[in-house]
Amino acid sequence: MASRTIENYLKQLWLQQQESRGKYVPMGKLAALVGVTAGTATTMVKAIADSGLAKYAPRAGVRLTRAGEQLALHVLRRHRLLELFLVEILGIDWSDAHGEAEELEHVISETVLARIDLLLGHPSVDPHGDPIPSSAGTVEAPVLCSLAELQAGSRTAIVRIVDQSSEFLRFAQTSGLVPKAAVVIEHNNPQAGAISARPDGKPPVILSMAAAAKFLVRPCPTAGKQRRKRS
Amino acid sequence: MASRTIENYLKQLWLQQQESRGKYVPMGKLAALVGVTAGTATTMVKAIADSGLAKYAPRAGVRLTRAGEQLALHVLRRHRLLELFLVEILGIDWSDAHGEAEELEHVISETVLARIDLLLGHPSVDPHGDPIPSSAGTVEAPVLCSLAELQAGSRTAIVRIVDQSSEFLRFAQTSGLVPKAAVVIEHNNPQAGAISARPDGKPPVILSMAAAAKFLVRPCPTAGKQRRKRS
DNA sequence: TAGAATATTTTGACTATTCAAAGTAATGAA
DNA sequence: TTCATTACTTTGAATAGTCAAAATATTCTA
Ligand SMILES: [Mn+2]
Ligand SMILES: [Mn+2]
Ligand SMILES: [Mn+2]
Ligand SMILES: [Mn+2]
Repeated sequence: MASRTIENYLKQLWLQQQESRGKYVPMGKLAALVGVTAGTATTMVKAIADSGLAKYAPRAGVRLTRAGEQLALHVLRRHRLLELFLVEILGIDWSDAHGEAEELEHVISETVLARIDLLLGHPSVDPHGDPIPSSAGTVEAPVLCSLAELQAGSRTAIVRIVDQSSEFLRFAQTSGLVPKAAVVIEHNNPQAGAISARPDGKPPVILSMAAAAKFLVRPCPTAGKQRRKRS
Repeated sequence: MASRTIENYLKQLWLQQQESRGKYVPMGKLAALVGVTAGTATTMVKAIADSGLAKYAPRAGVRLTRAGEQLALHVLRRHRLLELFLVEILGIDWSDAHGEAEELEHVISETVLARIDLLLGHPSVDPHGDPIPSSAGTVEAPVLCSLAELQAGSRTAIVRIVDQSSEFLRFAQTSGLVPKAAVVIEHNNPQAGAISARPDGKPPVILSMAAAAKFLVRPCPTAGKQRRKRS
């Protein structure tokens, strides 16, 4: 099928399209995500477009076709199931799982994947709280708010971590701000530009708004202004 | 380090050298094992030799250097640990494990491998009874005799299966002739060119001498000529 | 020992992926 | 609107692996 190189391009494209709500992804952005020069990205994207997996608009960007999306979601499913497997079954560190899965996602067979899925009990989210696409190639993307949006005194639970760099994940872990952790917001004064959040059984953690925004939570008691993405 | 292509060449070379007791491996043989044309093998072997992993003698063959052997053994360790892991932990079919491991062996990290090794309890043999090289790069190669060499009435246990094609392994499995299985030789008349072996709790199996020779056993009551390995 | 058969090596060509550098278009500040 | 900056595309070259076919060397056979 698709080479591992192309699988990586497709996956990054899909992720980026989520961020930018389906907009054409500019070459420079894609190149940076995949880790190649812009010229290389242009060349590859043209090849990918020729095989019908994406639409390429010169000087505007790329966008996945339905077929490209499907393929990307299968790669993403492998990636996220593997991450969970590495953490849950093998005891690999949370912050290392991503890098390991980045390689494994291209060589695992359907058979092995099915076994992993079974062993994990058909999980719906990975260790970072990211949803695992179904084997049919669908994902649900629940709209969540972040820790930054909660008022002092509110109580909620971490659902998902947006920044998945090793360093940030290590910080999140030692702070106790991991998916499923219950948290109480102790202070949140917009003027201060920082909040204090206390995970159950842990000391409170001080977070800048920027850092707080990286933790998505549920429920999101700031009912009123439920932000919704355009659909 | 070495590319997956080169890892495959090295591993096949090592395995073949075991067969041929350290002799130079001819190009044609290596090419067939790796699955490329002879010309390709020649080209690759010259590159491998240039990097000091093998000695290449034109028109005679190739042989691994110490460095090449070490690398090969690390690949083999990954391969065999993965096979056992796939069978024991993921419940992958015995006869499929090899093919899966063939890919995974090139992308698994030291960290993940260590975790697998631990989870399996530092095993010494893979599902086919093949010894797993140590992380230091050593293997013991016990000298075993085969089912074909036992006299009628002897009782022994299968240790290792030499033919690892999917078809043969499936046959071995359904017959009950798997590593650790206890077996009684019911008939072995050299003139007949075939034997009858009965695994514990299973019906007897008829095997040609060629097929019987693919099952290595221990103990090997044909005492007399117990060859021992140098230590 | 002279072919014939076989094994190996060489050569030329091709694919996939990449980069550096040069060329081109789009953007935006003055 | 005019240039400078920035983003993107093209071009030319490189690397790793591979094959097919031609050229050689070896080994067998008669
Ligand atoms: Mn990847
Ligand atoms: Mn993840
Ligand atoms: Mn392999
Ligand atoms: Mn094996």
